[in-house]
Amino acid sequence: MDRFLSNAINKVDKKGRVSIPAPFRNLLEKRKESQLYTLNSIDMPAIDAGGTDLLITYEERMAELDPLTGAFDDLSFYYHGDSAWMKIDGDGRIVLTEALRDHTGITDQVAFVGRGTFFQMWEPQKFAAYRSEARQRILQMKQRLAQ
Amino acid sequence: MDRFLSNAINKVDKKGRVSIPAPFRNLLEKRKESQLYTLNSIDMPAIDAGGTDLLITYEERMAELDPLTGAFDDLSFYYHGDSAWMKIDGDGRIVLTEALRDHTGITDQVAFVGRGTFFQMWEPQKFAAYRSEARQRILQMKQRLAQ
DNA sequence: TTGACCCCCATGATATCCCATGGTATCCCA
DNA sequence: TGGGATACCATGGGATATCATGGGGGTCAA
Repeated sequence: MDRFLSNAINKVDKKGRVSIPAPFRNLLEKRKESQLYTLNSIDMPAIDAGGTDLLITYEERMAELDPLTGAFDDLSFYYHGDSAWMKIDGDGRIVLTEALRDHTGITDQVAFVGRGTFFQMWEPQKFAAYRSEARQRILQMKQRLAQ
Repeated sequence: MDRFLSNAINKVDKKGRVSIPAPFRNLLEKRKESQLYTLNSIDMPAIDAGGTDLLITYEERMAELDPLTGAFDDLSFYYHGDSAWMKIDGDGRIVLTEALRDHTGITDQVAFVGRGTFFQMWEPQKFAAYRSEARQRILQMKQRLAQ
């Protein structure tokens, strides 16, 4: 199944490297990606990451907008200007940047979270907190529907 | 009958493996599944499990929502991020993960419980307790309807 | 010359593959 | 219908592959 699925917590070593979980890495390799397209998530303290296809998806979404509008400009600014390529080394690791740490609060551990078409990198405690909030909201949603 | 039905308790061995009950396994094999899609059940200390079709069902449910809403995000976070693929070995076993043990309280035994389109994995005592509560509720429901 | 970055290799833990065993259910035939 | 043969199944364990992690050392640029 070609989706980013499941979550895992990996360590950051002294050199600032983390292993991308093997399932995610295999998916990227299958798509012949040797680089990661990363983006500061808009409404979460997390980094969105994926292959080139992810950027292309965003560009297609932009293409539906009128290039003369402010919305187009803002999206282009975001997708192209607030993002980065991260190189994946021979062992499937990436080196964390300062910008990435700032946005996420990541220090010595990274929680990798599958999101289907992309995956996210979180500071583990923030991830745990967000996850329990999300579960809570889903539970409420479910209870509303049951009435 | 292609439903997950009945329940069984199997042992966890020293390596952390459990056999999936043969009836469940046969059903999965018939659908050509060699992996299990597993999800932390939202309102029970149990793991929901099924084939790829289960994930697809969830994704279809998501697809009906507006991708820009929080509900969509929450569901994607849950279905893709709070779930995992579990590989089924040649003997029809899976290896329990730490996350699975945490959510369920499973240690050395697993109760497999058929739920129709999917099945669940429970810590046997919690399963027994929940089952008797459920029976109680059904009894009350029946009595109300009989009035 | 000193980091930042990159390529390569080492290691322990865990997952995966493969085969063995004993118990139980199923089948078959007299 | 009884009872032996057979198939299926849960469980165990050795061997091997994969994975996350650690670290050496080289290169290039400031």
